[in-house]
Amino acid sequence: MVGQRQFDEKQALESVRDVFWHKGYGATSMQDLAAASGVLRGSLYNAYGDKEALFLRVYADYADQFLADAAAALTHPRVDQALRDFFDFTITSMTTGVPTRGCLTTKTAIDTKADGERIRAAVRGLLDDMERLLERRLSADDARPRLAVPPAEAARVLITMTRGIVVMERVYQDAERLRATAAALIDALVPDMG
Amino acid sequence: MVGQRQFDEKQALESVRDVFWHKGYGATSMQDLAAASGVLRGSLYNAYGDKEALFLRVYADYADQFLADAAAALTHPRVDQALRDFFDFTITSMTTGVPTRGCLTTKTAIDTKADGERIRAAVRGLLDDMERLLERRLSADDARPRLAVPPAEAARVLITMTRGIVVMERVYQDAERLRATAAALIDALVPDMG
DNA sequence: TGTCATATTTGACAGGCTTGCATACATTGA
DNA sequence: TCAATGTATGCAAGCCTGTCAAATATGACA
Repeated sequence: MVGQRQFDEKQALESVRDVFWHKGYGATSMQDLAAASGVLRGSLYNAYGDKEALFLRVYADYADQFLADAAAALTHPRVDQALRDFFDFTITSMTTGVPTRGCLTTKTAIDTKADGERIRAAVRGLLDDMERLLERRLSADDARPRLAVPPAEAARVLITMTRGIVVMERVYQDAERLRATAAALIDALVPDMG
Repeated sequence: MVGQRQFDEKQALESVRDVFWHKGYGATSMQDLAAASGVLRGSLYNAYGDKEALFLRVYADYADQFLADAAAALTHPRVDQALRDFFDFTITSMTTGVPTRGCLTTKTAIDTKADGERIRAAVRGLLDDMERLLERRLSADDARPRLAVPPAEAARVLITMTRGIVVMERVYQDAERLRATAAALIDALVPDMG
């Protein structure tokens, strides 16, 4: 290969991802990304095309990582504890950083400037995967009989709740409050059998 | 009063509100607002100050209306039906318009460019009011004994869920799906006693 | 009816940021 | 040595905000 990339691509893409994560897709300019990654604007255009393509590139990695971490969080044998671990993971993820970074997926879903069909599809894809993951966990023999509603519906309630928690984090900046709200939902979805 | 406003203020502010609602605070420019309202940019600056002040002006009206409509939706004597009506109202509100407009409060909460303290406080104020409204309804004698969790916690779960539903509307554009998810949550929060 | 003070409207301006491209330069494997 | 690629830099065209001076409209008052 003639003319090799001069910058550390892994490090650069992580910087890019973090800027998108903090500022949101629409509010991020190529200048912001160039400044944060140390790569000149022209080089970013050359290497990745445009802002949307660059976003899709880093979002794919982000989605893989998020899904893997979520799956790991759901492995506890008691389903109520697995769900608590799951919410703990999502809350910790969104409250990381100063200021807290929130959720890249939710910011992108709400962002009217992130209206490209490929971006919409990427966000939908991750949420679909998350929902399937939850439904599988809730369909396990230890879980299904304890649920107040069927696994598929419970999975949708839970995935919707994670999105709501993201919004509440933005407004109240209070991780403990988020955990308490998640715990209340779990109490209702997985009632004590007496 | 000498030198009166030439434009129809009520109509202009409604246009402004609708543009903020559809595009979101950060993605809306004063030019957008001028074009939609028919009022020249200079006149908007003269009459309201800047974009943030203009937003706060229209958001106050929006919040009053939203709260009143939500209260009206919660009046059914059966609490489970009252909650269904409540979700129906929020879902209808966010799926109005072409393309659907979503939720102004949630868009503003997530928007990193809407980071002024006064905007943050306005959003928090509406969500606080909504939570109090729900908690009061859930504390009524007909409701409290039927709840799977205490009224205050149930109110937080519900208000958080409405925020999540807003996000899911953006992603899936499917009002029926939203209603089904809300119904599943209500089933879990207000279990049948039979 | 005519004049005047005041507010609003209008159009233009400066200064900054944005995107995407184009051109010259540097580097490197073949 | 050369061809291909990445890097550096600059440019054009456009949008953004906030302000300002001049023109206009209006109610109050004589």
